[in-house]
Amino acid sequence: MATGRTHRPATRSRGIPEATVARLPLYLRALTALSERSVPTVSSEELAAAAGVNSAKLRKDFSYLGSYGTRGVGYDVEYLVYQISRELGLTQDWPVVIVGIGNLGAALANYGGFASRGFRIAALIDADPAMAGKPVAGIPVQHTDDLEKIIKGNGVSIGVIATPAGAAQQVCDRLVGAGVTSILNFAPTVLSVPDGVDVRKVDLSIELQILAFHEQRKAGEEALPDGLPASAAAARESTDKGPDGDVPAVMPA
Amino acid sequence: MATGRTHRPATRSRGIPEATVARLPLYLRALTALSERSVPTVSSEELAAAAGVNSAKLRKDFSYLGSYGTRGVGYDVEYLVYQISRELGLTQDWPVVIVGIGNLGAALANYGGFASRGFRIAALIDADPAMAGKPVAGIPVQHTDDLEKIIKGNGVSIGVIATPAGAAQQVCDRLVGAGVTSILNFAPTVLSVPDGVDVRKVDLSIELQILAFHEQRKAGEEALPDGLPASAAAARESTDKGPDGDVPAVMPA
DNA sequence: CCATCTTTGTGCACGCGTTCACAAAGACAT
DNA sequence: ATGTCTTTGTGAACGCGTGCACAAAGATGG
Repeated sequence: MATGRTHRPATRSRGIPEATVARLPLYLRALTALSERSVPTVSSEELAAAAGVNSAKLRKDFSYLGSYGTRGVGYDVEYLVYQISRELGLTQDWPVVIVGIGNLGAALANYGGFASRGFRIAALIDADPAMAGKPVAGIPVQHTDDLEKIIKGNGVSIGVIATPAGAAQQVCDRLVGAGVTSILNFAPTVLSVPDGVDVRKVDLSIELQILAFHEQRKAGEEALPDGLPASAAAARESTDKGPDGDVPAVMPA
Repeated sequence: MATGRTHRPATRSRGIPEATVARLPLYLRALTALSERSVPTVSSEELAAAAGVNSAKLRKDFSYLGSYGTRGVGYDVEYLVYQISRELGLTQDWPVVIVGIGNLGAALANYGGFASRGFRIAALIDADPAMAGKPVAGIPVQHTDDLEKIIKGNGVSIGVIATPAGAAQQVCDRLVGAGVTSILNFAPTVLSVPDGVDVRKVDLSIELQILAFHEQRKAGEEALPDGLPASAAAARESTDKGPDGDVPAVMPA
Protein backbone atom coordinates (compact mmCIF):
# COMPACT_ATOMS: atom_id res chain seq x y z
CA MET A 1 0.00 0.00 0.00
CA ALA A 2 1.51 3.29 -1.03
CA THR A 3 -0.62 5.37 1.19
CA GLY A 4 -1.52 5.88 4.78
CA ARG A 5 -4.24 7.87 6.39
CA THR A 6 -2.77 10.66 8.38
CA HIS A 7 -5.76 12.22 9.96
CA ARG A 8 -8.85 10.59 11.45
CA PRO A 9 -7.26 7.58 13.14
CA ALA A 10 -10.08 5.08 13.24
CA THR A 11 -13.34 6.90 12.65
CA ARG A 12 -15.81 4.45 11.24
CA SER A 13 -17.54 6.72 8.79
CA ARG A 14 -21.26 6.09 8.98
CA GLY A 15 -20.63 2.52 10.10
CA ILE A 16 -18.52 1.55 7.12
CA PRO A 17 -15.07 0.41 8.23
CA GLU A 18 -12.18 2.29 6.72
CA ALA A 19 -10.67 -0.92 5.37
CA THR A 20 -13.87 -1.61 3.50
CA VAL A 21 -13.97 1.89 2.00
CA ALA A 22 -10.46 1.36 0.71
CA ARG A 23 -11.57 -1.76 -1.12
CA LEU A 24 -14.74 -0.38 -2.68
CA PRO A 25 -12.87 1.25 -5.57
CA LEU A 26 -11.31 -2.12 -6.27
CA TYR A 27 -14.68 -3.80 -6.48
CA LEU A 28 -16.01 -0.96 -8.57
CA ARG A 29 -13.26 -1.36 -11.10
CA ALA A 30 -13.83 -5.09 -11.41
CA LEU A 31 -17.57 -4.56 -11.71
CA THR A 32 -17.13 -1.90 -14.38
CA ALA A 33 -15.07 -4.32 -16.41
CA LEU A 34 -17.82 -6.93 -16.08
CA SER A 35 -20.42 -4.35 -17.01
CA GLU A 36 -18.56 -3.50 -20.19
CA ARG A 37 -18.64 -7.15 -21.12
CA SER A 38 -22.38 -7.11 -20.44
CA VAL A 39 -22.15 -9.73 -17.73
CA PRO A 40 -25.50 -9.54 -15.91
CA THR A 41 -24.69 -11.13 -12.55
CA VAL A 42 -21.61 -12.24 -10.66
CA SER A 43 -21.03 -14.40 -7.59
CA SER A 44 -18.99 -13.26 -4.62
CA GLU A 45 -16.46 -15.91 -5.50
CA GLU A 46 -15.92 -14.67 -9.05
CA LEU A 47 -15.89 -11.01 -8.13
CA ALA A 48 -13.51 -11.62 -5.27
CA ALA A 49 -11.11 -13.38 -7.63
CA ALA A 50 -11.28 -10.46 -10.05
CA ALA A 51 -10.59 -7.97 -7.29
CA GLY A 52 -7.87 -10.09 -5.73
CA VAL A 53 -9.48 -10.57 -2.32
CA ASN A 54 -11.06 -13.25 -0.18
CA SER A 55 -14.71 -13.94 -1.01
CA ALA A 56 -15.79 -13.88 2.63
CA LYS A 57 -14.22 -10.47 3.00
CA LEU A 58 -16.03 -9.22 -0.06
CA ARG A 59 -19.38 -10.45 1.22
CA LYS A 60 -18.79 -8.84 4.58
CA ASP A 61 -17.77 -5.60 2.88
CA PHE A 62 -20.98 -5.57 0.86
CA SER A 63 -23.00 -6.36 3.95
CA TYR A 64 -22.01 -2.98 5.34
CA LEU A 65 -23.62 -1.30 2.35
CA GLY A 66 -26.86 -3.21 2.58
CA SER A 67 -28.36 -6.47 1.52
CA TYR A 68 -27.89 -6.34 -2.22
CA GLY A 69 -27.33 -9.67 -3.88
CA THR A 70 -29.59 -12.66 -4.31
CA ARG A 71 -28.88 -15.98 -2.60
CA GLY A 72 -28.32 -18.77 -5.01
CA VAL A 73 -27.59 -16.30 -7.81
CA GLY A 74 -25.12 -13.61 -6.89
CA TYR A 75 -25.00 -9.87 -7.38
CA ASP A 76 -26.56 -7.84 -10.16
CA VAL A 77 -23.60 -6.11 -11.80
CA GLU A 78 -25.29 -2.88 -12.90
CA TYR A 79 -27.09 -2.43 -9.64
CA LEU A 80 -23.92 -2.92 -7.63
CA VAL A 81 -21.96 -0.52 -9.82
CA TYR A 82 -24.57 2.10 -9.07
CA GLN A 83 -24.70 1.43 -5.34
CA ILE A 84 -20.96 1.52 -4.87
CA SER A 85 -20.62 4.63 -7.02
CA ARG A 86 -23.21 6.34 -4.92
CA GLU A 87 -21.60 5.22 -1.69
CA LEU A 88 -18.25 6.57 -2.81
CA GLY A 89 -19.80 9.82 -3.90
CA LEU A 90 -18.98 9.34 -7.56
CA THR A 91 -22.42 10.22 -8.85
CA GLN A 92 -21.48 13.85 -8.53
CA ASP A 93 -18.27 15.12 -10.07
CA TRP A 94 -15.50 16.55 -8.00
CA PRO A 95 -13.43 19.47 -9.22
CA VAL A 96 -9.76 18.86 -8.43
CA VAL A 97 -6.74 21.13 -8.60
CA ILE A 98 -3.22 19.91 -9.13
CA VAL A 99 -0.49 22.08 -7.64
CA GLY A 100 3.05 21.65 -8.92
CA ILE A 101 3.21 20.95 -12.64
CA GLY A 102 6.58 19.31 -12.94
CA ASN A 103 7.14 15.87 -14.39
CA LEU A 104 4.80 14.23 -11.93
CA GLY A 105 2.14 16.93 -12.03
CA ALA A 106 2.06 16.78 -15.82
CA ALA A 107 1.80 13.00 -15.69
CA LEU A 108 -1.13 13.28 -13.32
CA ALA A 109 -2.81 15.86 -15.54
CA ASN A 110 -2.50 13.50 -18.47
CA TYR A 111 -3.66 10.50 -16.49
CA GLY A 112 -6.94 9.30 -17.92
CA GLY A 113 -8.12 7.73 -14.69
CA PHE A 114 -9.15 11.10 -13.30
CA ALA A 115 -11.80 12.12 -15.74
CA SER A 116 -13.15 8.61 -16.19
CA ARG A 117 -14.56 8.48 -12.71
CA GLY A 118 -16.25 11.60 -11.46
CA PHE A 119 -13.12 13.69 -11.11
CA ARG A 120 -12.57 16.79 -13.20
CA ILE A 121 -9.38 18.78 -13.30
CA ALA A 122 -10.54 22.29 -12.47
CA ALA A 123 -7.10 23.85 -12.69
CA LEU A 124 -3.36 23.28 -12.86
CA ILE A 125 -1.29 25.54 -10.65
CA ASP A 126 2.44 26.16 -10.59
CA ALA A 127 4.76 28.63 -8.90
CA ASP A 128 6.94 29.11 -11.97
CA PRO A 129 5.87 32.26 -13.86
CA ALA A 130 7.32 30.76 -17.04
CA MET A 131 4.74 27.98 -16.85
CA ALA A 132 1.78 30.35 -16.64
CA GLY A 133 -0.50 30.11 -19.62
CA LYS A 134 1.30 27.11 -21.06
CA PRO A 135 -1.21 24.32 -21.71
CA VAL A 136 -0.62 20.93 -20.10
CA ALA A 137 -3.03 18.17 -21.07
CA GLY A 138 -5.06 20.86 -22.80
CA ILE A 139 -5.42 22.95 -19.66
CA PRO A 140 -3.54 26.24 -19.25
CA VAL A 141 -1.33 26.38 -16.17
CA GLN A 142 -2.15 29.17 -13.74
CA HIS A 143 0.13 30.90 -11.28
CA THR A 144 0.18 30.20 -7.57
CA ASP A 145 -0.75 33.81 -6.86
CA ASP A 146 -4.30 33.05 -7.95
CA LEU A 147 -4.60 29.88 -5.89
CA GLU A 148 -7.22 31.13 -3.47
CA LYS A 149 -9.29 32.70 -6.22
CA ILE A 150 -9.23 29.49 -8.24
CA ILE A 151 -10.23 27.29 -5.30
CA LYS A 152 -13.08 29.47 -4.21
CA GLY A 153 -14.27 30.29 -7.70
CA ASN A 154 -14.61 26.64 -8.62
CA GLY A 155 -15.77 25.29 -5.28
CA VAL A 156 -12.80 22.92 -5.17
CA SER A 157 -12.59 20.70 -2.12
CA ILE A 158 -9.94 18.22 -3.27
CA GLY A 159 -6.35 19.24 -3.93
CA VAL A 160 -3.41 17.27 -5.26
CA ILE A 161 0.08 18.34 -4.19
CA ALA A 162 2.85 17.42 -6.60
CA THR A 163 5.37 20.05 -5.63
CA PRO A 164 8.88 19.55 -4.27
CA ALA A 165 8.96 18.60 -0.58
CA GLY A 166 10.08 22.03 0.50
CA ALA A 167 7.00 23.78 -0.86
CA ALA A 168 4.41 21.18 0.16
CA GLN A 169 3.47 22.43 3.61
CA GLN A 170 3.11 26.00 2.44
CA VAL A 171 0.94 24.96 -0.49
CA CYS A 172 -1.06 22.75 1.84
CA ASP A 173 -1.71 25.63 4.22
CA ARG A 174 -2.92 27.83 1.40
CA LEU A 175 -5.16 25.11 0.00
CA VAL A 176 -6.72 24.48 3.40
CA GLY A 177 -7.05 28.19 4.02
CA ALA A 178 -8.96 28.54 0.77
CA GLY A 179 -11.39 25.78 1.68
CA VAL A 180 -9.86 22.50 0.50
CA THR A 181 -10.71 19.67 2.92
CA SER A 182 -9.13 16.67 1.19
CA ILE A 183 -5.54 16.46 0.05
CA LEU A 184 -3.64 13.87 -1.94
CA ASN A 185 0.03 14.43 -1.24
CA PHE A 186 2.79 13.21 -3.54
CA ALA A 187 5.54 15.24 -1.90
CA PRO A 188 7.78 13.27 0.44
CA THR A 189 6.84 15.20 3.57
CA VAL A 190 4.57 14.85 6.53
CA LEU A 191 1.84 17.44 6.18
CA SER A 192 0.19 18.89 9.23
CA VAL A 193 -3.40 19.93 8.80
CA PRO A 194 -6.21 21.05 11.10
CA ASP A 195 -8.95 18.68 12.20
CA GLY A 196 -11.51 17.93 9.57
CA VAL A 197 -9.04 17.82 6.71
CA ASP A 198 -8.17 14.43 5.24
CA VAL A 199 -4.72 13.77 3.90
CA ARG A 200 -3.65 10.73 1.94
CA LYS A 201 -0.10 10.32 0.80
CA VAL A 202 1.55 8.50 -2.03
CA ASP A 203 5.26 8.03 -1.68
CA LEU A 204 7.24 6.17 -4.29
CA SER A 205 10.40 6.11 -2.26
CA ILE A 206 8.68 4.54 0.72
CA GLU A 207 7.14 1.83 -1.41
CA LEU A 208 10.49 0.92 -2.86
CA GLN A 209 12.07 0.79 0.57
CA ILE A 210 9.40 -1.60 1.79
CA LEU A 211 10.03 -3.81 -1.22
CA ALA A 212 13.76 -3.66 -0.54
CA PHE A 213 13.17 -4.87 3.00
CA HIS A 214 11.32 -7.95 1.83
CA GLU A 215 13.78 -8.46 -0.99
CA GLN A 216 16.66 -8.46 1.45
CA ARG A 217 14.85 -10.90 3.68
CA LYS A 218 14.27 -13.25 0.76
CA ALA A 219 17.93 -13.08 -0.20
CA GLY A 220 18.94 -13.80 3.37
CA GLU A 221 16.71 -16.84 3.75
CA GLU A 222 17.91 -18.21 0.46
CA ALA A 223 21.44 -18.31 1.75
CA LEU A 224 20.45 -20.35 4.79
CA PRO A 225 20.30 -24.17 4.82
CA ASP A 226 16.57 -24.15 4.06
CA GLY A 227 13.43 -24.24 6.10
CA LEU A 228 14.88 -23.12 9.38
CA PRO A 229 15.69 -19.44 9.29
CA ALA A 230 14.82 -19.51 12.97
CA SER A 231 18.27 -20.75 13.88
CA ALA A 232 19.98 -17.59 12.76
CA ALA A 233 17.36 -15.47 14.40
CA ALA A 234 17.72 -17.36 17.65
CA ALA A 235 21.47 -17.00 17.56
CA ARG A 236 21.05 -13.29 17.13
CA GLU A 237 18.56 -12.98 19.90
CA SER A 238 20.85 -14.76 22.30
CA THR A 239 23.07 -11.70 22.40
CA ASP A 240 21.66 -9.18 24.80
CA LYS A 241 22.21 -6.07 22.73
CA GLY A 242 19.66 -6.83 20.05
CA PRO A 243 20.04 -8.18 16.52
CA ASP A 244 23.26 -6.81 15.14
CA GLY A 245 24.46 -9.80 13.21
CA ASP A 246 27.94 -9.42 11.81
CA VAL A 247 27.90 -5.67 11.89
CA PRO A 248 30.45 -3.87 14.03
CA ALA A 249 28.26 -2.46 16.78
CA VAL A 250 30.06 0.80 17.16
CA MET A 251 27.71 3.02 19.05
CA PRO A 252 28.90 6.51 18.20
CA ALA A 253 27.96 8.54 21.23
CA MET B 1 -2.62 4.63 2.15
CA ALA B 2 -2.23 4.29 -1.56
CA THR B 3 -0.90 0.82 -1.45
CA GLY B 4 -1.81 -2.60 -0.29
CA ARG B 5 0.17 -5.70 -0.01
CA THR B 6 -1.21 -8.34 -2.30
CA HIS B 7 0.90 -11.29 -1.44
CA ARG B 8 2.10 -12.51 1.95
CA PRO B 9 -0.96 -11.65 4.05
CA ALA B 10 0.46 -11.28 7.52
CA THR B 11 3.88 -12.89 7.59
CA ARG B 12 5.84 -11.22 10.31
CA SER B 13 9.18 -11.05 8.61
CA ARG B 14 11.86 -11.95 11.10
CA GLY B 15 9.66 -10.78 13.93
CA ILE B 16 9.21 -7.24 12.64
CA PRO B 17 5.52 -6.44 12.14
CA GLU B 18 4.56 -5.32 8.67
CA ALA B 19 3.07 -2.11 10.01
CA THR B 20 6.41 -1.27 11.59
CA VAL B 21 8.31 -1.96 8.37
CA ALA B 22 5.99 0.45 6.57
CA ARG B 23 6.89 3.18 9.04
CA LEU B 24 10.65 2.69 9.04
CA PRO B 25 11.14 4.72 5.84
CA LEU B 26 9.21 7.54 7.49
CA TYR B 27 11.52 7.53 10.50
CA LEU B 28 14.52 7.28 8.23
CA ARG B 29 13.49 10.37 6.33
CA ALA B 30 12.99 12.38 9.49
CA LEU B 31 16.31 11.17 10.87
CA THR B 32 18.13 12.02 7.67
CA ALA B 33 16.80 15.56 7.89
CA LEU B 34 18.06 15.80 11.47
CA SER B 35 21.39 14.36 10.45
CA GLU B 36 21.79 17.04 7.79
CA ARG B 37 21.24 19.66 10.45
CA SER B 38 23.90 17.92 12.54
CA VAL B 39 21.53 17.20 15.38
CA PRO B 40 23.31 14.61 17.52
CA THR B 41 20.45 13.02 19.46
CA VAL B 42 16.69 13.07 19.39
CA SER B 43 14.00 11.97 21.81
CA SER B 44 11.16 9.66 20.83
CA GLU B 45 8.78 12.54 21.36
CA GLU B 46 10.56 14.87 18.96
CA LEU B 47 11.17 12.24 16.31
CA ALA B 48 7.59 11.03 16.51
CA ALA B 49 6.35 14.57 15.93
CA ALA B 50 8.62 14.91 12.90
CA ALA B 51 7.40 11.63 11.47
CA GLY B 52 3.78 12.33 12.28
CA VAL B 53 3.18 9.37 14.57
CA ASN B 54 2.53 8.61 18.23
CA SER B 55 5.68 8.50 20.36
CA ALA B 56 4.67 5.24 22.05
CA LYS B 57 4.25 3.66 18.65
CA LEU B 58 7.66 4.86 17.59
CA ARG B 59 9.32 3.45 20.68
CA LYS B 60 7.59 0.13 20.19
CA ASP B 61 8.64 0.09 16.56
CA PHE B 62 12.27 0.67 17.51
CA SER B 63 12.04 -1.99 20.19
CA TYR B 64 11.57 -4.57 17.42
CA LEU B 65 14.90 -3.57 15.96
CA GLY B 66 16.79 -3.78 19.22
CA SER B 67 17.53 -1.71 22.23
CA TYR B 68 19.14 1.31 20.69
CA GLY B 69 18.50 4.58 22.51
CA THR B 70 19.64 5.78 25.89
CA ARG B 71 17.20 6.39 28.72
CA GLY B 72 17.14 9.95 29.87
CA VAL B 73 18.79 11.08 26.62
CA GLY B 74 17.13 9.72 23.51
CA TYR B 75 18.42 8.18 20.30
CA ASP B 76 21.71 8.84 18.56
CA VAL B 77 20.73 10.15 15.16
CA GLU B 78 23.62 8.82 13.10
CA TYR B 79 23.51 5.42 14.70
CA LEU B 80 19.79 5.09 14.15
CA VAL B 81 20.08 6.17 10.51
CA TYR B 82 22.58 3.40 10.03
CA GLN B 83 20.55 0.76 11.83
CA ILE B 84 17.32 1.50 9.99
CA SER B 85 19.12 1.69 6.66
CA ARG B 86 20.62 -1.68 7.30
CA GLU B 87 17.32 -3.15 8.40
CA LEU B 88 15.63 -1.91 5.25
CA GLY B 89 18.43 -3.23 3.11
CA LEU B 90 19.51 0.17 1.90
CA THR B 91 23.19 -0.32 2.55
CA GLN B 92 23.40 -2.17 -0.72
CA ASP B 93 22.03 -0.60 -3.86
CA TRP B 94 19.18 -2.10 -5.76
CA PRO B 95 19.04 -1.99 -9.53
CA VAL B 96 15.51 -1.17 -10.68
CA VAL B 97 13.89 -1.28 -14.09
CA ILE B 98 10.94 0.87 -15.10
CA VAL B 99 8.68 -0.59 -17.75
CA GLY B 100 6.39 1.75 -19.65
CA ILE B 101 7.93 5.14 -20.35
CA GLY B 102 4.86 7.27 -20.86
CA ASN B 103 4.12 10.39 -18.86
CA LEU B 104 4.23 8.55 -15.58
CA GLY B 105 7.24 6.39 -16.41
CA ALA B 106 9.18 9.47 -17.45
CA ALA B 107 8.17 11.25 -14.27
CA LEU B 108 9.39 8.31 -12.24
CA ALA B 109 12.67 8.21 -14.13
CA ASN B 110 13.21 11.87 -13.35
CA TYR B 111 12.20 11.50 -9.74
CA GLY B 112 15.19 12.23 -7.54
CA GLY B 113 13.98 10.08 -4.67
CA PHE B 114 15.15 6.94 -6.39
CA ALA B 115 18.84 7.51 -6.62
CA SER B 116 19.09 9.26 -3.29
CA ARG B 117 18.39 6.13 -1.33
CA GLY B 118 20.02 2.97 -2.53
CA PHE B 119 18.01 2.61 -5.70
CA ARG B 120 19.59 2.83 -9.11
CA ILE B 121 17.67 2.88 -12.37
CA ALA B 122 19.27 0.04 -14.30
CA ALA B 123 17.11 0.45 -17.39
CA LEU B 124 14.03 2.05 -18.91
CA ILE B 125 11.93 -0.25 -21.06
CA ASP B 126 9.11 0.55 -23.45
CA ALA B 127 7.15 -1.37 -26.07
CA ASP B 128 7.12 1.50 -28.56
CA PRO B 129 9.92 1.04 -31.11
CA ALA B 130 9.92 4.80 -31.69
CA MET B 131 11.04 5.30 -28.09
CA ALA B 132 14.02 2.98 -28.40
CA GLY B 133 17.31 4.77 -27.97
CA LYS B 134 15.68 8.04 -26.99
CA PRO B 135 17.16 9.26 -23.70
CA VAL B 136 14.83 9.92 -20.77
CA ALA B 137 16.40 11.37 -17.64
CA GLY B 138 19.74 10.72 -19.30
CA ILE B 139 19.07 7.01 -19.77
CA PRO B 140 18.35 5.56 -23.22
CA VAL B 141 15.05 3.71 -23.47
CA GLN B 142 15.34 0.07 -24.50
CA HIS B 143 12.80 -2.08 -26.27
CA THR B 144 10.62 -4.66 -24.55
CA ASP B 145 12.12 -7.39 -26.72
CA ASP B 146 15.29 -7.22 -24.66
CA LEU B 147 13.49 -7.28 -21.29
CA GLU B 148 14.72 -10.68 -20.19
CA LYS B 149 18.28 -9.96 -21.27
CA ILE B 150 18.28 -6.66 -19.36
CA ILE B 151 16.89 -8.18 -16.17
CA LYS B 152 19.29 -11.08 -16.10
CA GLY B 153 22.28 -9.08 -17.26
CA ASN B 154 21.90 -6.54 -14.46
CA GLY B 155 20.68 -8.87 -11.72
CA VAL B 156 17.53 -6.82 -11.33
CA SER B 157 15.11 -8.04 -8.67
CA ILE B 158 12.80 -5.01 -8.43
CA GLY B 159 10.59 -3.90 -11.29
CA VAL B 160 8.30 -0.91 -11.65
CA ILE B 161 5.31 -1.24 -13.96
CA ALA B 162 4.03 2.03 -15.41
CA THR B 163 2.33 0.65 -18.51
CA PRO B 164 -1.34 0.92 -19.46
CA ALA B 165 -3.57 -1.49 -17.57
CA GLY B 166 -3.95 -3.79 -20.55
CA ALA B 167 -0.26 -4.57 -20.77
CA ALA B 168 0.50 -4.82 -17.08
CA GLN B 169 -0.15 -8.51 -16.45
CA GLN B 170 1.83 -9.54 -19.49
CA VAL B 171 4.76 -7.34 -18.49
CA CYS B 172 4.49 -8.67 -14.97
CA ASP B 173 4.67 -12.26 -16.16
CA ARG B 174 7.78 -11.54 -18.19
CA LEU B 175 9.44 -9.70 -15.31
CA VAL B 176 8.75 -12.55 -12.93
CA GLY B 177 9.84 -15.08 -15.52
CA ALA B 178 13.16 -13.27 -15.86
CA GLY B 179 13.77 -13.30 -12.12
CA VAL B 180 12.13 -10.21 -10.66
CA THR B 181 10.69 -10.93 -7.21
CA SER B 182 9.39 -7.50 -6.19
CA ILE B 183 7.04 -5.37 -8.22
CA LEU B 184 5.74 -1.85 -7.77
CA ASN B 185 2.61 -1.57 -9.86
CA PHE B 186 1.21 1.75 -11.06
CA ALA B 187 -1.20 0.23 -13.55
CA PRO B 188 -4.81 0.10 -12.39
CA THR B 189 -5.06 -3.69 -12.44
CA VAL B 190 -4.86 -6.58 -10.05
CA LEU B 191 -1.70 -8.49 -10.83
CA SER B 192 -1.50 -12.17 -10.17
CA VAL B 193 1.93 -13.48 -9.29
CA PRO B 194 3.35 -16.76 -8.01
CA ASP B 195 4.23 -17.26 -4.36
CA GLY B 196 7.39 -15.57 -3.27
CA VAL B 197 6.84 -12.47 -5.38
CA ASP B 198 5.85 -9.27 -3.59
CA VAL B 199 3.56 -6.79 -5.26
CA ARG B 200 2.77 -3.32 -4.01
CA LYS B 201 0.40 -1.13 -5.89
CA VAL B 202 -0.03 2.61 -6.21
CA ASP B 203 -3.33 3.71 -7.61
CA LEU B 204 -4.14 7.39 -7.98
CA SER B 205 -7.72 6.78 -8.91
CA ILE B 206 -8.37 4.68 -5.81
CA GLU B 207 -6.87 7.33 -3.56
CA LEU B 208 -9.10 9.99 -5.02
CA GLN B 209 -12.16 7.81 -4.62
CA ILE B 210 -11.40 7.26 -0.96
CA LEU B 211 -11.05 11.00 -0.49
CA ALA B 212 -14.33 11.52 -2.31
CA PHE B 213 -16.05 9.16 0.08
CA HIS B 214 -14.93 11.15 3.11
CA GLU B 215 -15.61 14.41 1.35
CA GLN B 216 -19.16 13.34 0.63
CA ARG B 217 -19.63 12.29 4.21
CA LYS B 218 -18.40 15.65 5.45
CA ALA B 219 -20.77 17.46 3.11
CA GLY B 220 -23.66 15.30 4.26
CA GLU B 221 -23.05 15.88 7.94
CA GLU B 222 -22.72 19.59 7.37
CA ALA B 223 -26.23 19.73 5.93
CA LEU B 224 -27.71 18.06 8.99
CA PRO B 225 -28.91 20.03 12.08
CA ASP B 226 -25.54 19.48 13.79
CA GLY B 227 -24.17 16.92 16.13
CA LEU B 228 -26.64 14.18 15.47
CA PRO B 229 -26.03 12.56 12.12
CA ALA B 230 -27.34 9.40 13.79
CA SER B 231 -30.91 10.44 13.15
CA ALA B 232 -30.62 10.21 9.41
CA ALA B 233 -28.68 6.98 9.63
CA ALA B 234 -31.29 5.51 11.95
CA ALA B 235 -34.08 6.54 9.63
CA ARG B 236 -32.32 4.79 6.80
CA GLU B 237 -31.63 1.68 8.79
CA SER B 238 -35.26 1.44 9.82
CA THR B 239 -36.13 0.32 6.32
CA ASP B 240 -35.45 -3.35 5.93
CA LYS B 241 -33.79 -3.25 2.53
CA GLY B 242 -30.66 -1.45 3.57
CA PRO B 243 -29.57 2.20 3.26
CA ASP B 244 -31.00 3.54 0.05
CA GLY B 245 -31.89 7.00 1.18
CA ASP B 246 -33.80 9.06 -1.33
CA VAL B 247 -32.56 7.12 -4.30
CA PRO B 248 -35.08 5.28 -6.44
CA ALA B 249 -34.31 1.69 -5.55
CA VAL B 250 -34.84 0.22 -8.96
CA MET B 251 -33.32 -3.20 -8.78
CA PRO B 252 -32.69 -4.10 -12.39
CA ALA B 253 -32.95 -7.85 -12.47
C1' DC C 1 27.72 7.99 46.62
C1' DC C 2 23.07 9.30 46.66
C1' DA C 3 18.97 11.71 45.05
C1' DT C 4 16.49 13.43 41.38
C1' DC C 5 14.93 13.85 36.87
C1' DT C 6 14.38 12.54 32.17
C1' DT C 7 13.32 9.23 28.74
C1' DT C 8 13.26 4.61 27.17
C1' DG C 9 11.27 -0.02 26.76
C1' DT C 10 7.25 -2.85 27.49
C1' DG C 11 3.17 -5.33 29.84
C1' DC C 12 -1.50 -4.95 29.21
C1' DA C 13 -5.98 -4.00 27.51
C1' DC C 14 -8.81 -2.71 23.84
C1' DG C 15 -10.64 -2.35 19.22
C1' DC C 16 -10.44 -3.19 14.32
C1' DG C 17 -10.03 -6.38 10.61
C1' DT C 18 -9.96 -11.06 8.83
C1' DT C 19 -11.45 -15.58 8.32
C1' DC C 20 -14.15 -19.66 9.19
C1' DA C 21 -18.16 -22.01 9.05
C1' DC C 22 -22.98 -22.36 8.87
C1' DA C 23 -27.82 -21.18 8.91
C1' DA C 24 -31.14 -18.73 6.12
C1' DA C 25 -32.86 -17.51 1.69
C1' DG C 26 -34.08 -17.94 -2.62
C1' DA C 27 -33.90 -20.21 -7.51
C1' DC C 28 -35.13 -24.04 -10.03
C1' DA C 29 -36.72 -28.58 -11.28
C1' DT C 30 -40.04 -32.01 -10.72
C1' DA D 1 -46.04 -27.70 -3.39
C1' DT D 2 -41.99 -29.75 -2.15
C1' DG D 3 -37.23 -30.89 -2.26
C1' DT D 4 -32.67 -29.91 -3.69
C1' DC D 5 -28.96 -27.05 -4.66
C1' DT D 6 -26.48 -22.81 -4.84
C1' DT D 7 -24.92 -18.69 -2.78
C1' DT D 8 -25.55 -15.01 0.36
C1' DG D 9 -25.21 -12.78 4.93
C1' DT D 10 -23.35 -13.02 9.49
C1' DG D 11 -22.13 -14.82 14.35
C1' DA D 12 -18.06 -15.91 16.55
C1' DA D 13 -13.21 -16.60 17.25
C1' DC D 14 -8.75 -15.09 16.50
C1' DG D 15 -4.77 -12.18 15.61
C1' DC D 16 -2.61 -7.84 14.70
C1' DG D 17 -1.92 -3.06 15.75
C1' DT D 18 -2.40 0.81 18.87
C1' DG D 19 -1.99 3.48 22.92
C1' DC D 20 -1.83 3.91 27.94
C1' DA D 21 0.75 3.95 31.80
C1' DC D 22 4.52 2.65 34.46
C1' DA D 23 8.72 0.48 36.00
C1' DA D 24 13.56 0.25 34.85
C1' DA D 25 17.68 2.60 33.37
C1' DG D 26 20.78 5.86 32.96
C1' DA D 27 22.34 10.80 33.12
C1' DT D 28 23.24 14.67 35.90
C1' DG D 29 24.06 17.54 40.00
C1' DG D 30 25.31 18.03 44.66
